[in-house]
Amino acid sequence: MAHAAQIEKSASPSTAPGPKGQQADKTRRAICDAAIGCLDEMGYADTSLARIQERAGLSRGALTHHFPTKEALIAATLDMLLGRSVMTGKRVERAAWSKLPDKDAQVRAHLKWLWERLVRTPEGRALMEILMAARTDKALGKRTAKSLIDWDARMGAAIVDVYESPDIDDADVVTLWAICRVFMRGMLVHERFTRNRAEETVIVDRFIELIAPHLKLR
Amino acid sequence: MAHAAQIEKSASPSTAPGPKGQQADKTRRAICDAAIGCLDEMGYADTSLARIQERAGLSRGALTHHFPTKEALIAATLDMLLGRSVMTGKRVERAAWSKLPDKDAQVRAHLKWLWERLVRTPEGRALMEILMAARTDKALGKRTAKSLIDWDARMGAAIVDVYESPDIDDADVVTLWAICRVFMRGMLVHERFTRNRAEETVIVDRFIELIAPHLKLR
DNA sequence: TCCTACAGACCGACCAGTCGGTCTGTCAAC
DNA sequence: GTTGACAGACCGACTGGTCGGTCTGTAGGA
Repeated sequence: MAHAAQIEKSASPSTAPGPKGQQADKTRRAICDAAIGCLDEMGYADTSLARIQERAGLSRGALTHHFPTKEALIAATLDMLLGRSVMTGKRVERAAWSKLPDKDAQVRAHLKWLWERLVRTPEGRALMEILMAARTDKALGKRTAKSLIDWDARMGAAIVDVYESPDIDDADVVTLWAICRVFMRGMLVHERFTRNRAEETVIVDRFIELIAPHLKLR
Repeated sequence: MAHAAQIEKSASPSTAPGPKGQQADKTRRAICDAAIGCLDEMGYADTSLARIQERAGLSRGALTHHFPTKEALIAATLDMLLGRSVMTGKRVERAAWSKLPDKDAQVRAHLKWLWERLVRTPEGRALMEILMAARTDKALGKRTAKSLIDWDARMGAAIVDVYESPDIDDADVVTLWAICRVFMRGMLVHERFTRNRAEETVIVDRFIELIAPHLKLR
């Protein structure tokens, strides 16, 4: 039966092996990177296929060849964004803040790192744009729902390896970490209410002071 | 001197007195209400003048008569949203949560009210859409900057009348209240990561537990 | 009291530009 | 010769903005 041969892949088209497929992957990454840049700099409303195409240095045909619709392109970009943030979040960067003298300082540094290296970045802002768009664009919302919920679950599972709760249990750690991400994402928007970065820093630092005592490194 | 006679009004056109002006105000409010509905339901990207016009039950010409550009319309809608949330926030609704037995419960009820009656509403979501749009739309950002910063200042001044700090000083209350708003706004987006409302409630309640001890009703 | 003059509310046709999507064409690799 | 990577012309739909026109309410002069 043909219909079962290809189980729906979340976003990116099938990738052939060999040099052809490698080139295709590279192009797809270039397209998604361009999309991230556009989303960050111009917002979802002004991120058109024409602009993505131009930024990626490709033709209109290349885009449609790799992604049949804009929705598919955005979904693939989202998957790329999620993939990156879980990867860097777990492995690569831990070294940066895990050399501090005491564990309390490490927790605070980790939270600061979450803000500065994961959320307040082009990737973080692009993710925010997609999340907002997915709220009202029903088709996009449906398409991305599974990726997002799965990512959230993976994030939850990963964070209990890093932290334990001095108050309650592991489930509370997952909740607290969700609170951190929610807050950081909210900060991206709060920028509009502040005069300068210093005012932002006060708020972020206060939040960290608030939540750090409830997180204990394993 | 003529140029000083009319101090720059932020968004809405001048309002003539008499029944003509009242009608105009009513129409403007209808337009902004329609804009809020569109922003909530379709997001900024899909909120076109045509859809606002249709929803308001007016003609295309009526919109352009009252607001020369889309930017002016959105700015006026923002001012209306800000005006509403500071008004209800301070006066009207306090009675609803100020009858509880002990003050701790009152604080928690107030925060829950902030979430359910101010942020997780069509108005709250519409505000979020405008804030996001203002991030990348430079012209809109510039136009709305003053309104937002002023509102933030008024909000800060208003909240120290309600709360005092058990830890530090009044400035800390302002920061903590900003954290609450930031978090709540972030929650609007976090919805996409959760399976159902119950998961959201766990996070919001935990946040309230986290911050309530640092807020003391006067 | 009537007439005239005018301002403002509102209408809808129209414009140039942009949108996402479709389609045909070219070319190199296998 | 078939296939996949890419190019670019093209389409209808829709965008925000402009503009001439209509209707109504108000004010001033006779």
